[in-house]
Amino acid sequence: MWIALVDCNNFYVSCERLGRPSLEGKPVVVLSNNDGCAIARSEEAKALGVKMGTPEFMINTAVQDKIIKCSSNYPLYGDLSSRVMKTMASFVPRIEVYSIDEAFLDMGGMSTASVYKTATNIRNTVKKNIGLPVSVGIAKTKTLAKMANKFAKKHGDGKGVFFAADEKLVEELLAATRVEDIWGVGKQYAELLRSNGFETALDVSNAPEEWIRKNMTVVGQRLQNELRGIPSIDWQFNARIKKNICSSKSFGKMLKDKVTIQKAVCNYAATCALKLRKDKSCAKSVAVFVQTNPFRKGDVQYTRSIIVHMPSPSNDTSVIIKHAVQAFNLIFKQGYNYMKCGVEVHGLVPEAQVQLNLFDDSDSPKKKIIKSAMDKVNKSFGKDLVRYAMQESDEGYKLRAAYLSKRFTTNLNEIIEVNL
DNA sequence: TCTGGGGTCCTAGGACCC
DNA sequence: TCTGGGGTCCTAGGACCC
Repeated sequence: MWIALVDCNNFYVSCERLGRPSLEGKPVVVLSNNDGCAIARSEEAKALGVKMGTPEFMINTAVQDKIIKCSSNYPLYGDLSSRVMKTMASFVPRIEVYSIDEAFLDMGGMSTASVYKTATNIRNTVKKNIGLPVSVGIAKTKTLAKMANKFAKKHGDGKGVFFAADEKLVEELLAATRVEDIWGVGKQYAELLRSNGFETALDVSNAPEEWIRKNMTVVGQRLQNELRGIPSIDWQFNARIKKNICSSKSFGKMLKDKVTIQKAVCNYAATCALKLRKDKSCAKSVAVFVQTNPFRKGDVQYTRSIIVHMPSPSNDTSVIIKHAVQAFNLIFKQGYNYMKCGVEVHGLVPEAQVQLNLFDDSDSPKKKIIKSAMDKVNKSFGKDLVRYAMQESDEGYKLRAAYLSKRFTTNLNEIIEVNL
């Protein structure tokens, strides 16, 4: 059974180019929230030495003004992503959407010849119908398919497809992949592997099993199996059932003031509650964290988080806010330069199966009506027009987005104009 | 001046139970 | 010098992913 991993090339940059064809062939980077770091780069920007995750202000001054910067525009990327996924799904029996820009495709029992043909077909169709370039890697396991995908981009056949169709090709693939480029090997494991003499994926595949188990836990064991062609990572065809939901952001600037930070906590709590309702689930507990800026070496650092349990699972904005504020008050300390805070909700259970506490009225019919009315109004205005008293506006810690493109596929007011 | 946000999975160790 | 054993659940923290 073959697995294909299809991945959009420099996805966010490609999306920006779709709306602004003049960016084609130019060095482009897309910045994270707050215009903080480069999170997507065009090939030209990579060639200029812009690394993934580089803060905007640290991009080499020699190339600063050559580079075109875009703030991230998630409504646009989300919409294009779902179009790509839909297109790919029409070619295969089953698809697992792995992230906004990539998916694993179950190629089922296709013959070797038709696997290759289908892959090429998918690539051409996505390009033609949506306008985005994709690459395809095909192999027997997810880890090898990921690897094949990277290989396709680097040493591709010019068609952006690599098919590890036999043992010889798999070995070639493994030997060409450095340990740090294996899916599932991060900085720590890469260092560990290198310092023990393992340089390539082929070395890891051939490593003694006991050593892998002892030093890399069951995670390593699975990884080694995957490299050996034994599928060890399960498919997740249905949308994953979430276990946690989180809302957090860096402030646009350092904050000291408790009231301002508390407002942010309330807003993130409200966002979590909204996400819970969208997900049709309720949370058992609410966690809040605050942190200073570890990059400011001169500052005294403080990070803390705390979890409070709720009497019964809830997705009610007022209830989540109440507990978040409670938690916040337990950990907030005056006198630090805060950079970030966030709210997480844990222990998610389906809304339908929530056992109500006898004395809890958070889901009374009245409150339900209020909740859904608030969601409707806020959705139709595209922002939080209706809020609980404690939330207030986000003045004081607003995000920066200086280079924002238009939401030309999802908002009629921002549709592309063509001058004839 | 300015360093993302949202997730998952795993392990170790403590609390608690019978 | 000796201090039950086995199980579950929870939390904190680490590592990794896009």
